Amino acid sequence: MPELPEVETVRSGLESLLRGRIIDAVDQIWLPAFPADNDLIQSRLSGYHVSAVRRLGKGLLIDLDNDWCLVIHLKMTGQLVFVDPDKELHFGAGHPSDSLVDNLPDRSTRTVFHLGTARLYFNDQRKFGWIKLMPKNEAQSLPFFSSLGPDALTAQLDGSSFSALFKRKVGSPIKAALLDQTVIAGVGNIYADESLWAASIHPGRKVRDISQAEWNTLLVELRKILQLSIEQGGSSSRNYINAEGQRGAYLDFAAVYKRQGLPCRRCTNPIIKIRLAGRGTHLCPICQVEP
DNA sequence: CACTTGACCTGTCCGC
DNA sequence: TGCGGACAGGTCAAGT
Repeated sequence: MPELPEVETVRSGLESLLRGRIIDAVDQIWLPAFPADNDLIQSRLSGYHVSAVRRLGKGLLIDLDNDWCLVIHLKMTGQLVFVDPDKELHFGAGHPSDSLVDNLPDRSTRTVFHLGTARLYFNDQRKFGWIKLMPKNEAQSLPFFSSLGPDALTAQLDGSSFSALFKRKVGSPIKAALLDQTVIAGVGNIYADESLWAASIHPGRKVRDISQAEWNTLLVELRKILQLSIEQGGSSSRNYINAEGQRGAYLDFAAVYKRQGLPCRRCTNPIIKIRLAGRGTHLCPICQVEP
């Protein structure tokens, strides 16, 4: 799925598209996506305004102007796409978003929110994603949220507090530890590979063998990469699109992800792809020296 | 407890 | 063209 930059792009898009709008009704197309009693859903949502859209790690919270909020996790292939037929008229034919949102709902649509004539579609090809309706003050106590480490973009993190987060994981490969959301929140497969390349650290290096200088570099590079990706609207490897149905451009800047066989942007040797921590892992075997 | 592996699903791509 | 297997942005439960 969506990692931090993609979820943040969806969040900011939804914030401006939804804020102040009223949810009228919900269609549950595939019930397990939103497992709750339909009458309760309608009574807690219908007629209320969206007051804010928040991100916690890779999770999203849509706040209503009552005590309730929608908690959403997109997992691998989840999408939240807002379509407003009135606004669509402003786009000419051939607008880049047309082909991606014209045919909604489609077979991956799991839930549809009605906001006047507009619709918010929750699509999820692989059915891993979910939506919950919860009181705002309980959402952060969900096990997933309460165990999250600090957000990768939080201002409070510096080199030494960053390395301290990993003390618990000394025997893990650095990549596996970066992917652990209870250590640091928001990093997924793409940005783990990209940031380790940028810091010239082999993803299989054990946490205990990373020097403080390397932690410092890794933090700086990780944040630069996450910020750049947010500016580029995230990475669209396959399914990811933003709240307006548009793809992100970060992969044009990627150094290793999906670049196996292509020249390293530093040393020109070919990027390779291996399997590590159960995930496809991309690296430069020259720049990122094996443990 | 630390760490690894497989399962959850659908769709696509690659090799035979 | 068809078919089987591997793989895909994440997390969780169960295993060692």
